[in-house]
Amino acid sequence: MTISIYDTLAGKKVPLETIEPGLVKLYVCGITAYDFCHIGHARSALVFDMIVRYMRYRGYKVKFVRNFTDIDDKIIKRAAEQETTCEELSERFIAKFREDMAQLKVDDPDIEPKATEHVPEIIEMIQELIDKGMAYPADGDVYYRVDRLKDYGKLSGRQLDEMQAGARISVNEIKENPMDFALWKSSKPGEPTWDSPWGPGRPGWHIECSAMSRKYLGDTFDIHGGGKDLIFPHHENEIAQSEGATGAPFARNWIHHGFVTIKDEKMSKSLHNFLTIREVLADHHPEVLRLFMFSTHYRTPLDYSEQALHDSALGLERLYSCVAAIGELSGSVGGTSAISAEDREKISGLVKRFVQAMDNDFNTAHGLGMVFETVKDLNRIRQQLPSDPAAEDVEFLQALSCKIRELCRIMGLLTEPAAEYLKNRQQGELAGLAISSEEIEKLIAERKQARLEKNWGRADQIRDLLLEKEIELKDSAEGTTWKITKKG
RNA sequence: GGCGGCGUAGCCAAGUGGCUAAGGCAGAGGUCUGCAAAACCUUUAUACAUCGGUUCGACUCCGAUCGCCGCCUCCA
Repeated sequence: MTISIYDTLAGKKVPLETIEPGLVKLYVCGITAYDFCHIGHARSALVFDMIVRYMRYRGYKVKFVRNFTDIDDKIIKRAAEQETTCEELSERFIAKFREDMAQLKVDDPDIEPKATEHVPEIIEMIQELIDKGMAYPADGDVYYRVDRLKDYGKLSGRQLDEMQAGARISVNEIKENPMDFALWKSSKPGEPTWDSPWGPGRPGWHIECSAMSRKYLGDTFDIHGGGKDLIFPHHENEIAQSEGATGAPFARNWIHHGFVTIKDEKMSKSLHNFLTIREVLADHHPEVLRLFMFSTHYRTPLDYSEQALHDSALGLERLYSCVAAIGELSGSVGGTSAISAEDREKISGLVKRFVQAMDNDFNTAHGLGMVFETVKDLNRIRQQLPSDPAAEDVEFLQALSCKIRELCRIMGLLTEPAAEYLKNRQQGELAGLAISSEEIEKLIAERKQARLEKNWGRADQIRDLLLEKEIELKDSAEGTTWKITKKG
């Protein structure tokens, strides 16, 4: 069995075949740093975090590069608006991005190069393209000669003439062909600028990724990733630049993830329908957001709603509760063994089924289904355990519980001690309520006394009183516990 | 206009050319409980947008239709 991935270039699922056995070279387009990141950016980070973790879980070494674009039209514009420098602005938002990633517990890539730190490599590549006749200087700019690459458009499935028939192409008198795109832009006064053979200027939008991926991963590497909206023109142009300059194939496989939508529309600044990562994290545990993201396949659009996050929070609690309950079990040698061979076999198949699901283009939704199915079985078995469970049974359940944690960790789930998570969740929610845990405990003690006296009226009264304050009581043999009620 | 994707139960969401169409949330009944809650058990799609075609057999392949969305301009 091997991992199969949906490759945008091939237009179908292909087996992962790395250039060097056992090593995956991965380049992902990171953010343009000029504003806070929204949850669409979070999806990108989370998806590739999961993909890298899964490939490592499956035994691959992964060299993961994700860049920062820190020079660009939007950055220049925003810096001017805020009366600051491009450098200050981009550094500020790179720092914010790092904070967001830390909150989400996203692992750092191996290399995080910045465009402004690779201007010599960029200039060198542009010069190669000019030397090969693939690009031409014009008035201090340099443009890529799009019709010189025979298969331009192969990634996005477009033909040059079809695109030219479209209405929305920027008119620019100095270009030979309206589809030609800028590799180098001459700088206006006050803009960041670097010296170049074509005069002072700055890199165009796409060239930095070509130059940086080449530097860190070589002319040809395994996988290039990003959001679906980057397919055209960004990734198409990267291919044109890199293959035009090196003559070698660029990335072998392309992974593109879907968007986060709100009310089924793509989040975007112009529609004002985006939520920043920090806004969402203010109200939701990072693992809740992760479970939400991974309950849908990465290529499918994901519609954000508070209801969906709420459902995910319950799902996560279900996972943690199962792990916590199993952690509390203890068995004894010579105790009663009660787990059937059938159950043992079924549950033991979890890892195999999970891997099958994930090998199929990182189908986390399916993989999570396998985990939840096992949780259901584990809960049932635990409930049916005799009062003197055998040590071997308890060990079996605990071993499975460990497996669940191990698999969930690929998605960044169940990373906290279960009891702690459940307790923190409770206290976090309590902060928003009009009652303290001391008061609750006091009422529980009073109710316990009432129940001993079989004063059911008073006992129920206390329970209802707490319920009004959104506290739900649970009686069990070990005593009474409480939790916040699940409200909408 | 060009290119691409999607349409599965109340909601979210996997999946397969034929074997019981995963899982989560919500709902119903039950076990447990003084009564509850939690947990567990059972249950909830004669059916996978519509219409045709291929096939012994399609939700799964092909074509058309309708609806939704994305890219073609900055975008994760």
